[in-house]
Amino acid sequence: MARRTGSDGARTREAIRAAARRLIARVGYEAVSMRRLAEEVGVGAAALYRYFPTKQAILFDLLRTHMDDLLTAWGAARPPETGPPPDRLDAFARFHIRYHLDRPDSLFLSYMELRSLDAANFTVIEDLRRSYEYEIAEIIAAGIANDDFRPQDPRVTARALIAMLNGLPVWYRDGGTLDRTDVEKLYISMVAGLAGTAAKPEHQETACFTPA
Amino acid sequence: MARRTGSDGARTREAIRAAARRLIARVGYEAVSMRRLAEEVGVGAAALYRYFPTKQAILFDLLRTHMDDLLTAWGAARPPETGPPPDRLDAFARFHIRYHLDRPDSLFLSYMELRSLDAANFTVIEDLRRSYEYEIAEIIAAGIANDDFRPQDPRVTARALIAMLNGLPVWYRDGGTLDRTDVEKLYISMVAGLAGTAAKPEHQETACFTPA
DNA sequence: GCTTGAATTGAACGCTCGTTCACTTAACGT
DNA sequence: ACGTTAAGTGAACGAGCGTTCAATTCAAGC
Repeated sequence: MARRTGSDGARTREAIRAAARRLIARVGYEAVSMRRLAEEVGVGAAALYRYFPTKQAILFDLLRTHMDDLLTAWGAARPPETGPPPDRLDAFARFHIRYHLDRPDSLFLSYMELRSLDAANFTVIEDLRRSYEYEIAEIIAAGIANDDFRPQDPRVTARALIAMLNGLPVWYRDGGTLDRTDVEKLYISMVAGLAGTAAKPEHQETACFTPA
Repeated sequence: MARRTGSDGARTREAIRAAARRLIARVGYEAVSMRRLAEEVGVGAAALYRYFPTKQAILFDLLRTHMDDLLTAWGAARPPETGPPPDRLDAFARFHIRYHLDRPDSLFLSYMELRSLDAANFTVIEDLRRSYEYEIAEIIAAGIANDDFRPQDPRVTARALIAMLNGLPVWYRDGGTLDRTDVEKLYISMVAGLAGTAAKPEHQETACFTPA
């Protein structure tokens, strides 16, 4: 059977993506066979090759698409660079948390399956990742220059911050004792503390007498 | 050839462990074949089965040994529970950083290959991991009760803290611009900020005039 | 109603996988 | 000197792998 109503190529392609994302996130790229993936889609294994030339191409498509979408979404949500760095950092953290709580499998793949990419594909994804990391490092640097944040290495802080935030979707599940609003609040305050925002405006300059 | 001087069973067993740790950390459990592993050890594939009954048993041995050693080492390095929570947290962070900078492959395995364990083995490792996490959560809880840390969920904070610290050995390499002392300092101050220690003793009570 | 061509299939290819087993080697205790 | 036994080998097993391909099905265009 072919081209039956409501099941065109584009739809099948997206079904493959979704099944691959789910399966690979659960058991890993190497542990998912093309036959198993095809079964999940409801199709013969050979059919997959109409949409992706190799198994590797499926993984690369997932990672590449995820990083592209992430960067595009941040480009749209990003506050102006002229704003106060603490606010910019806050906006970033909220964006990152919300975006990835909606896409835990993609986040998982992006970090666990990098090593399953061949050299050329790896370079592409790593560059995209670096450009995302740079966005945060720039905010941190601006905050340090502005005396909003504790002096520190912006790139190291950016990495630490991302690592911390990425840990959230690993354990968070909807329907637990904490909902998304709760965990967002908790992580936002940890982000601020990690960067060193806390001490300045209220506690140090307005709650204390400044002797000069 | 067998039992030639300087190559007894225990030594081979340790060589298998070391090779497996290195290979699996680099390319993943599923991607390492018994033949490839044996080649790395300098032995035929069949010889591996004198030391481990299955491939899965090798992975489990690595993860189990790592967690056992980690918990034992922390048990020996842990400061008394009667000390000030910020100092206890500091001691924990330094311990965690140093321990894992010496064992990046084991840390990597512990987080990336959990999903390659079968159900029974997974439970064992997860329990060990939880008991480690509990150690930090307890320090955080003590610090909150003592007004040393910002009020927060100790278990969530413990997870965020571990996630942040575990990100370090992923990128750190000896011989870069920052040495171990540098990164330890950076991460220690981020840990303190993350927990909410910063504001209290020096900056708020001694560097400011206290109006009463 | 016939042709076209996208969508899909089942069988097959060569290869590698984890694991087993009968067999060999050589250092040790006696 | 000899039997014991730990240590290791090479060939083999059945299964599954990623991938290819000739054949088939069926909606759409003329």
